[in-house]
Parts: sequence; structure tokens; C-alpha cells
Amino acid sequence: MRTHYCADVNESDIGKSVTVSGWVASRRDHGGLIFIDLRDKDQVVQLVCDPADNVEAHKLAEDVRDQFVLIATGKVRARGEGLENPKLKTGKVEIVVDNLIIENKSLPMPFDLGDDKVNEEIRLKYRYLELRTQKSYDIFKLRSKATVATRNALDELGFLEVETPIMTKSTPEGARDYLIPSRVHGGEFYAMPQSPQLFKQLLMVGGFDRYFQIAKCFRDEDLRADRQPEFTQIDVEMSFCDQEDVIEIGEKLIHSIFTKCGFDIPEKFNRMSYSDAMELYGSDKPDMRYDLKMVDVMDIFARCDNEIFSNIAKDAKKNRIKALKVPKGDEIFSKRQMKGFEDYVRKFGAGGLGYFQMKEDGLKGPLTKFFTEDDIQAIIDRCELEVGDAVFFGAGNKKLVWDYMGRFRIYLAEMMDIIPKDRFEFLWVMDFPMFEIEDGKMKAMHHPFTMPKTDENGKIVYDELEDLQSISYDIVLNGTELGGGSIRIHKEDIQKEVFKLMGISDEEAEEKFGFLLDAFKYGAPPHGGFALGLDRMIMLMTGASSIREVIAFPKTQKAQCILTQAPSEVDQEQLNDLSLRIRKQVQA
RNA sequence: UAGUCGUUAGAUAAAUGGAAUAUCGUGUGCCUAUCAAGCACAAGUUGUGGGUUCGAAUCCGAUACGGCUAACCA
Repeated sequence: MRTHYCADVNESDIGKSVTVSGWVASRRDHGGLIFIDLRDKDQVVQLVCDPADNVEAHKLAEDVRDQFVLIATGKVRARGEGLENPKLKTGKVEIVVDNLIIENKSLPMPFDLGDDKVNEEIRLKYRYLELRTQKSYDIFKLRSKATVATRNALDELGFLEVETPIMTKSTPEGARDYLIPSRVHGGEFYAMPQSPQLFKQLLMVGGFDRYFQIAKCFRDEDLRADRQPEFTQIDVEMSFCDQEDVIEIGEKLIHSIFTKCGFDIPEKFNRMSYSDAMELYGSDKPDMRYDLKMVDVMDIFARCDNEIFSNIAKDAKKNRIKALKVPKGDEIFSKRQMKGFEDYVRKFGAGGLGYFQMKEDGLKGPLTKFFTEDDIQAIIDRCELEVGDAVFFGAGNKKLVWDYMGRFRIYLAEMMDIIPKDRFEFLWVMDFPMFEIEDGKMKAMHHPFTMPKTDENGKIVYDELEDLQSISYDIVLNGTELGGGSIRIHKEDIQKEVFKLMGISDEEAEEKFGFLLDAFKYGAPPHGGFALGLDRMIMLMTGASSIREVIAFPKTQKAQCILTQAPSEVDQEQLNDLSLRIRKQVQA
């Protein structure tokens, strides 16, 4: 049908007859002479309809409107002196149309294509029109490049791509499942996978040695700017490996993907322990593009006259008093702003937010009166304060302090606009705790199949269960959790002990994961792996502000698809088939 | 569920309690070299439903919808 894509028409075609096709990006009628910018998948080429060249084509062009579908044949010619358009790749030439076919018409656009200020609801309702823009095309071109690079890189490293089921078994723990009612087994449900975790471990028992999958995953939790109910994960698992082997594969894969997508990133990434990440940055996914580290000042506050602080400082195990220095903060922020920061951290459970200002004549602030001169000097030294700096304090339960001081760090960085764009800072966060206590219950921090650290005899040893570490790692990019993984438990006795520590009974374990535990009885190899969030990766590569931009047909925060109106009610007949009855909500 | 911001023409925005405006788009007409071209003209249920008022886009309740955030996300 076509001889050229619009983008490919160039000076070497001058004098030749070409056929191009696409959508009208703009039409300009100069009275007698009509110009049409024709766009196909990405680029634009200019058509000229001149009655002096072809009366019929010109007559047809009078009816042409934006986004009509055209097939145009004509001679390529150089644009005259001063008529070139440097903004277009094809700006040095144009096509003089002698045969024009209006293949299809279009209603006027319901919104201005390419105007990203347009309400997202409208853009999503007409998502297919937004996809027609160059910006969208470029995003999905990059996404495609990334997935192809993934397949090539892993193929070269000896990984086998295997598909695992979408209709599977509900596994409690973790996020809420999306359920699929069974017709054949009334009252029973399949679950959609939150990740192919258990299947990939079974593939290791199956002897495939190295597996990967670009896997759709489903989680029924509330949506965020970087979270969708269905998302894509690059899922990787390998046998006979230790942590270093897995990290090496992860770095090779990420390096290969980013390189193929045109980004220059290092081959090896920095590492940080989970506990350092929390103590220094108040986050298990610190953004390393800027500094703003926290400093511990609990010992100094223990000596102050303020009982609130000295009491908090008494329990060094449970509590923290952290200082966050903001270079030149006293010069940047007004006193009013500094007080306003307190409101920000209160939203995340902080009792308050103390601050000092470093003035010419020493440290000032509402809290200084509680400290001796020596201790004030100690604070200055510990925080390395210089004139013009401000320093903020958070005190209380360590998890709370980490959380709100960590958020405050990000908030400050955004406010001061010190986050460099166009930079990729990768970081491995290592040695996550095995368990976390939630409502007095021991919960797996990663998942219950994560290998805890053991001694040389393969025994789990710990003083406090909370301090027991696991062999697990997250890969963090610019403050976003790009993915994570772990070495898995492949021995029955360790798995049993972990279940026991978590308070999961043998019966419960059997019922929930019996198939996996059975499989491990038949020679499970040591194995481990990781998974990378593909959507988030593309989001970071393209600088998109929302994950919805990098998903072809995304859902809104209420988990609806505005385009198809899903979810929707179904026929009574379908419900009967599935042995389901809908309990009607009674209007109050 | 809560906090917060928002909802004005097809789109984006403006409007001290007193005539609803602008830009783009759309339609019609004019125009032979523009670069989303220019000129002229044309078309409006202020999300919905109440209230206060001589008079409401504006003030006050209510409600719907959307964005962001929190709880959730092994």
C-alpha cells in the first residue's frame, strides 16, 4: 500500500513518486493551495495539494480534516529557499500530491492531542487517540526495546522463558488476591498470581536451572501514581547460586536493558545494608541522587533537661532521636516555613519536629534552653553545622522516626529542588530482616520462603528474632523500589523452623503451600532470584509522572478502566453458572 | 474510609456577590507559500441538587466524579 513511512521520505527521494499513508496532523488551506501534515506511527511529512498540479486531489483535500486517514501518492520535491522546516525530520522536502485517497474520516478530536494538561479522565476515555501521539509512541517504543533487550540478555545468559498460570491458587500472606469464580466447582475460586513466585521455585525443582518470564502480576490493593492492579514484572530465578551470582545476573540484565535503551549506566551498583538505609535515610529505598543524611543524637539528648526527650533517649533499642541537617536551610526557609514542616511530619504520626538554626552567634531555637553549652557544641560538631544551616529533629519510636524523617527528607529535597534529573542512581539494599512484628505477630518481611542467614552448620542463630537477617536484596533506582529478590529456602527443616517462628502450624502450612513443600522433598536445588518492575523501570527511563503513561490501557485510582467501563455487572445467567449471588447494597 | 486539591463551551484557562471572557479546536466565508499560517463572522445547561440574596461561577450546606496522599501493597 505504502512505499515509504513518513519519516523515511528524504532528499534522496527527490523526483521520485512515493506513496505515504497516515493521519492528518494538521491541514492548512491557503486558498487554492492546501498543505497537509501527514503523520504515521511517529513522524510527519508535508503534502502539498496544488490545483495546478492536480485538480482532483486538491478538490478532495478541501474536505480533509484533522485525523482523517489518507493514502497519498505524489512526487517528492525539495522545498524552496526559506521554506524548509527545521522542526521536522522531513522538513527539507514535501510531496506534491497527484493522487489522494480519503480512506476514512474522523470526528473532531474530543481534546487537543499532545496537550498533557488535558484532564486525565478524558485522555483515558479516548486512550487510543492519546496513543496516536508521538509522545506515547516513543514511550511504547522504548518499552518494547526494553522487553526485547530483556529477552536477548537473559537468553544469552542461558535463561529459559516459561509461562506460568494466570489462573492459580490463592496464597494468603501478602496482598489481596483477585479471584476468579469456578463454574465447574461451584463456590470455589482461582486466584490471579501476585507474582509467579511459587511456580518459579517449582521450575527450579523441575531442573530448568535458569528461568525468566515477563510476567503479568495482579494485586488487589489501592492504586497510587506508581501502582496499578495489574502490572508487569521481569521475573528471574536460578539454581545452584549464591547471593553474589544472583546480583551479578541482575546487574548484567539491568545494564544491558538500559544500554539498549540508550542510557549510560554503571556495570556495578553500590550497596547498602537495610539497617544503614533506615538509620541514615529513614527508608529502605533511599534516593541517592542527593545527600541529606540523618545523624543519631540520642546520646546528647539523653542529657538534656527536657523530659520528653530524655525519656525517649532511655530506650535505645526501641527509640531514635535523629537529626537532619539542611545546608543553608536557615537562609532558605522562613521561620514560618520551618514551623510548617511540623504539620507535614505530624501527618505521618510525628509528635513534633524540633529545629535549630545555626546563626553567626551560635545555635538558636526553641530547644536550646534544655541543653548545656557543651552539649550544644556537641550537636554542632555531630551535625557538622555551619552558619546558615538548619537542623531538624525527630524523636520517638524508631520505626515512626525513620518513616517521617525519611519522608521529610524527600519533601525537603523536592522543596529545595536539589534532586538532579536525568541521572540514574542504582543501589542494592541488602540484608533485610527476616521478620517484622505487626500487631504483635511475626510476619515475613519478604516472603516466608526467603532464606534466613545461617551459621556454618546451616543453623539459624539469633539473639532477638527481630534482628534475624535474611539473604535478600532490593534494587533501588532514584528512590523507587525497582525490584527485589532473595535466596530461597530449599531444605525442609529450615522451612519448617521458619514456619514455626512465624506461628504457622504444620496443618496450615500443608494446606496453603503443601504442593511446594512436597516438591522440596524430591531434591530441591539451592536457588534464588529476583523480579524487576517493568512498568516502574519504563516510568523512570521516560521520566513519566505516572505509571499510567507507560501502560497502554491503564486503570484509574478507583481501579476502573474508563475506556471499557470495567468492571461492570454481568448477566444473571453468568452468575448462576458461577454459583454466585450478588448481595444488593441497600440505599440508606 | 480519611485528608487534600479540583470540576466554567469540545479542550485549556480567566472572571471584587452585579453584562460569563480569552486561547486552541469546530462551522462558514476570504486568501497561492505557510510551518499547528492569516483575516472576518458564528455557536455556551458554570458537575448535580438545595439554601442565602433584589441579584450567585463567586457565599453556605449536601452530593457525585476525578487527581494526589495515608491505611494496604509477603
